[in-house]
Amino acid sequence: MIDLVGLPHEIAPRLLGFRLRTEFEEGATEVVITEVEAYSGGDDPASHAFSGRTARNGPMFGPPGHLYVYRSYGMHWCSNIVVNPPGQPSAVLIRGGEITEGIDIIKQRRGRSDNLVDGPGKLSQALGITGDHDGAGLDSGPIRLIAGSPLNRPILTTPRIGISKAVDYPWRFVAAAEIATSGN
DNA sequence: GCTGCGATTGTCT
DNA sequence: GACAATCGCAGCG
Repeated sequence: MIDLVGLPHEIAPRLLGFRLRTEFEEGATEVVITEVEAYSGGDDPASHAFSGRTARNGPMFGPPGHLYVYRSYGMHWCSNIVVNPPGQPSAVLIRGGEITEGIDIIKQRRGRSDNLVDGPGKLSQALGITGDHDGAGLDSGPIRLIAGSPLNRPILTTPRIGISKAVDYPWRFVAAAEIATSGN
């Protein structure tokens, strides 16, 4: 099994190259993860877990290897992988990937044929992940995290996107080739 | 290709 | 009652 115990900003870059796969009614869809962000707990003002446990962020306090799915801007689902030991809230937001399977299903879910998985809301929609899957385990079941061969690319480290606190933490990690081609 | 803005609703103060 | 870990489209060059 994948070791998801450790500091989130150390684990996050190691998830680049891993595969996130879902198997629902329509069929299997899978991406290789190429863009992530780390979110910690009490030491990270940008984290949902910063002010303690609430109804929404519960999964962040649970065991690693599970999903934390939250609704963003009232209309998008965003998917995180919970890391760290239980009780130390941390998660890694999956921001982007490259499609390796099920592209026709993804196009149908997205209702378009370009910019399919280049953002956290888009990626969740592409894989069919919604609030129904909040807290789901990634070892077995319809959603799985699979260790992949390391990407043979440089990893860029940048500040996180779309937040208003702790904007200087360099906790966004991108596999280099993706940053130039914002398409997919 | 890039920039700017409005949509839309659950969650927390 | 304010705000949010975003997205898609219009408008411009």
